[in-house]
Amino acid sequence: MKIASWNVNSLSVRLEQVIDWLNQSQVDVLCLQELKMETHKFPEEAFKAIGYHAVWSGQKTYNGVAILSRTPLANVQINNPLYDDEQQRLIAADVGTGEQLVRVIGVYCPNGSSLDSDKFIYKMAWFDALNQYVREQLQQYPALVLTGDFNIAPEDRDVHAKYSGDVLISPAERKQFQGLLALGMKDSFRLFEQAEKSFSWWDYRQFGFKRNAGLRIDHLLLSDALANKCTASVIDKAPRANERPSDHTPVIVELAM
DNA sequence: ATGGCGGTGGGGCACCGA
Repeated sequence: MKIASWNVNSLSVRLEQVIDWLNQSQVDVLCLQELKMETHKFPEEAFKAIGYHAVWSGQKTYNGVAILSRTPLANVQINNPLYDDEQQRLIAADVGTGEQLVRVIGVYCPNGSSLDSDKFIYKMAWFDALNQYVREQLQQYPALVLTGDFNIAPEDRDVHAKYSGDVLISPAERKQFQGLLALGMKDSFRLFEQAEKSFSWWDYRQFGFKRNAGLRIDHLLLSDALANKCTASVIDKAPRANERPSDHTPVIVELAM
C-alpha cells in the first residue's frame, strides 16, 4: 500500500499534473493541500475517471484539502473537531476495512508568517489542537497516518544552508513537531537512510530548485503499528521539474499491507 | 536591506505563501 501527500499550490493549475502523477505513481492514497478552490468546484469526475474516490473541503483563494483513494473513504472528518477554524486545513477519513483499515489525516498546517505575528500565535494554537486530536485518534485507530504540509522543518538537516528566515525552523515550531512524535508517531522519512539535503519544497525565486535551496516541510508521520510495516519513505522530486510546477513535491510511504 | 516568484481576485496591484 502506497500513501502520498502533495501540496499542489492550486488544484486548478495543477490538475493535469496530479492526474499524470497518479497514473504514473499508482499510489493508493493521495492527500492534497492548497487546493485554492471552492468546494463546489472540486474536479471529482476527473479523479473518478482514473479510479479514485475523493473527499475534500475547499475555500476561495486559500487553503483547501482533499484525500483521494482507490478504495472508498469512510468516517470523513472535515476540520479538527477540537478547533473552531474557518480555514480549511484538515481532513480525515478511513481507508480500507478490517485488518487493512488505516486512518488518514491530511493537513495543511499554518505557515506562521513571522515569529512575532498573529499568524504565528494561530499556528501554535492550531498545532496544540492538532496534537490533542491526534492523541484522541490514536486511541481509536492504531493504524494512523498524519500527513501533509506541516510548515515545519524538524531539524537543521532539513534546511538548506542559506535559509535566512526564522519561521518554519524556530524552537517553538520544532517543539510542536516533537510533540506529535511524543504521542508515538514516527517521521517515516527518518526510518531510512536518506540522501543529504533532501527537501520537499523549494522557493520559486532565485532558481531555488536548481540550487537545491529547499526545506523538508512535507511529512508522513506513522503510528507504531504502521511504522513497523513501513518499507520505504521517499520524496519524489520529478514533478518539480514539470512546466509550471508546484513549489512542493510529493512525499510517499510504502506499507507492507 | 529588500525583493526575488507564482497564484488569486479582478481587471491594479495587494495579499499571501515559505
